[in-house]
Amino acid sequence: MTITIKDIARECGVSISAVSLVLNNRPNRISKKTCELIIETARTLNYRPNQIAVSLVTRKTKIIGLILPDISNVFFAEIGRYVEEEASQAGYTVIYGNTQDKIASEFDYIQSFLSKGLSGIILIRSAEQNEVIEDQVKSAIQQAEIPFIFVDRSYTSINIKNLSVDQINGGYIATRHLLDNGHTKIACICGPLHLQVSLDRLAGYRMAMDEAHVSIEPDWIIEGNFRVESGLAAAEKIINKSFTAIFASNDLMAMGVYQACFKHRISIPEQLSIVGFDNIIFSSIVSPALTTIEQPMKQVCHDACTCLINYIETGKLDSTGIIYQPKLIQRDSTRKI
Amino acid sequence: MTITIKDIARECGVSISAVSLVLNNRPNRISKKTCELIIETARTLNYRPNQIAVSLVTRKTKIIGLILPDISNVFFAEIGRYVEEEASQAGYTVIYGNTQDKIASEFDYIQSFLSKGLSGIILIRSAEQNEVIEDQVKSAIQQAEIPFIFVDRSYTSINIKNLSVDQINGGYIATRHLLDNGHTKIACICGPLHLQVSLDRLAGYRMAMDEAHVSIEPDWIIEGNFRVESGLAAAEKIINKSFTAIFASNDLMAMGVYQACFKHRISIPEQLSIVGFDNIIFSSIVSPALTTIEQPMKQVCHDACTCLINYIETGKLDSTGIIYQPKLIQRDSTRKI
DNA sequence: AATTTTAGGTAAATCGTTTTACCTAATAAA
DNA sequence: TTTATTAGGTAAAACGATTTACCTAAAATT
Repeated sequence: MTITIKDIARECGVSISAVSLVLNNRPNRISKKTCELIIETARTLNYRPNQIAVSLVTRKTKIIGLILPDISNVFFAEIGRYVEEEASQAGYTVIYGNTQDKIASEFDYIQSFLSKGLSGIILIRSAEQNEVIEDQVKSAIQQAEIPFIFVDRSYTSINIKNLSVDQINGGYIATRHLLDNGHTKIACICGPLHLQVSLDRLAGYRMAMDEAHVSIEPDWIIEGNFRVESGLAAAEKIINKSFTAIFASNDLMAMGVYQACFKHRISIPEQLSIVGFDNIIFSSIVSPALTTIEQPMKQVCHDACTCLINYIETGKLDSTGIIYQPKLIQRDSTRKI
Repeated sequence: MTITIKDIARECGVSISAVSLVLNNRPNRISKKTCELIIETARTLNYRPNQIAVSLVTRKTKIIGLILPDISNVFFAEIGRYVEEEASQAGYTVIYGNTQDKIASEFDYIQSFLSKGLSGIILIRSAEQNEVIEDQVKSAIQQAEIPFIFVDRSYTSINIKNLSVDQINGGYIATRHLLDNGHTKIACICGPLHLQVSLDRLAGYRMAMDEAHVSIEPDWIIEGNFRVESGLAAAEKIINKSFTAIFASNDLMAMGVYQACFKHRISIPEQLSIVGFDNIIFSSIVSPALTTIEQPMKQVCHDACTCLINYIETGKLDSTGIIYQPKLIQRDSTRKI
């Protein structure tokens, strides 16, 4: 028997309006005595407003949707935690959807979240490519009456706030670090090449190589899928091609490279230098600790949340995008040649 | 301008009851023509029912709450994914709360989820101890009108369905594996000792040691907190006490032990054998790959979800608890002595 | 012809709140 | 005394659905 505003009204012998007014402490016209009576009985009856009813009339749910590819991937899990931390401080709850990188699932989640009346959505788009559904997603987003914010990956051509890290520069810094250490024969294991992130990191790699006047052979670049196995598979392909260094587009794939090295008894960094990307917690735990590029995800998530919530509450979007700079975390997987 | 059932009714020249009836395909009395008309206009107008309104009247939200200590911890992140996968297949959404192991936060989430009208809650209790709040949590759970299910850790004394893994046996298997390999000087790095899980794993350790007639000195047992740093700190304390093996109560702490070993140039498994617990993805990635105990979490989560959803939909709870058996995953961090 | 059945449908209550426009009695001002 | 103000409060509409009890005209039955 959940108790409602009516029960309190009856108990106190006042109208439900009075109860509502008091409990929402409006600058109201209710006498102090009545106020106290209402508040007191609400407490003793352990009254909790039914948020569904509240939402129906106020048209606000204070729930934020977080749509991402896979919560069990540490990189996204960290994002999840940061978002939730920030959101709950502002009194918001987070509801989330794992798309498993399926764009159809992304679309479903958007629809479902929309009909659940969420206050706003943070979206990390899925990696899958499909023009048709992508258009549906885009138009759903544009017709939606709630704010969206893109994090990490975005839809080009949609003019929605996008918080992203300068991936090109990340790829550049990583490669540059290897070049500075005397490496020239550097392979690059990329993420899925239809994702802007992957293209950007690759572009950074190319930029650094060009700048150093090192020409890149086509088979120096291998496409992976950001998972450990793909790093392993990619490494297997190039392991006896006399590369002295590998730039892996994320730490997970770098771990795959580690596995290949362990298997083939190649020592890191003596025989092969490796740079990763993301600085997930395990980068510092593996041995040798992985040199990697850190994205300021805590900052990104913080800004994404405050910006989204601000947008929700004031209707104003402060800017249309922020670019963050990544930085090199130098550890023990790279060395001078 | 979101469109409502009214818009469709007006458009079709019928009553809203007719629209509702048709759209929920009740065994109804509406003519085929009208049916088609309604369905067609609903489609072209791109109608999506307002779930808040639906929930208010049906008193169902089809949202499941998942309360856990920390989503950025891989072990829980995997649980999150499994739960979400299973739930979304049944048409449920998952909303989650990170307690950061604070029981007050756990209480807040329960209250908040209750007032949001969630259909059911899966709870992994926080590690923090506080009798007062714990009692509040317990009574909130018992008074709640929605089903709860405990996973992994539970509140003793509450008679609610609890799906858990036989942790004692896990500790036993792990220790037994070391004993079988000829180790006797085996340290045990535990989780927080007010958690039943930790006590159980420790009990398993003791059981195996007793059975082998190895007596345990007090300083062989060190309390950690399930995080990497605590594993490192614990290992530092015992690293030159001539132990030949360590049983770490989870993989994260085992990783901490790895770090200590790397630092002190102790080779695994030549000088020290290590067994972890959980079999998180990184256990197979580190070098040497970690021998560990696997908990059938996918199964547990699957059962937790189906059981919870079944409970929600039928009001029946099939049993009051299931105990799952863990198993040893033998890798390269242990060897015969 | 009178009655019953049925097909096809609607009106209205309800869910638990918020919020606005109004009400009344007492006091203050004229 | 009459009017205006104010303190303290309430009634009722609204939010967007679901659902039950009823309605009506046509067809079927007696």
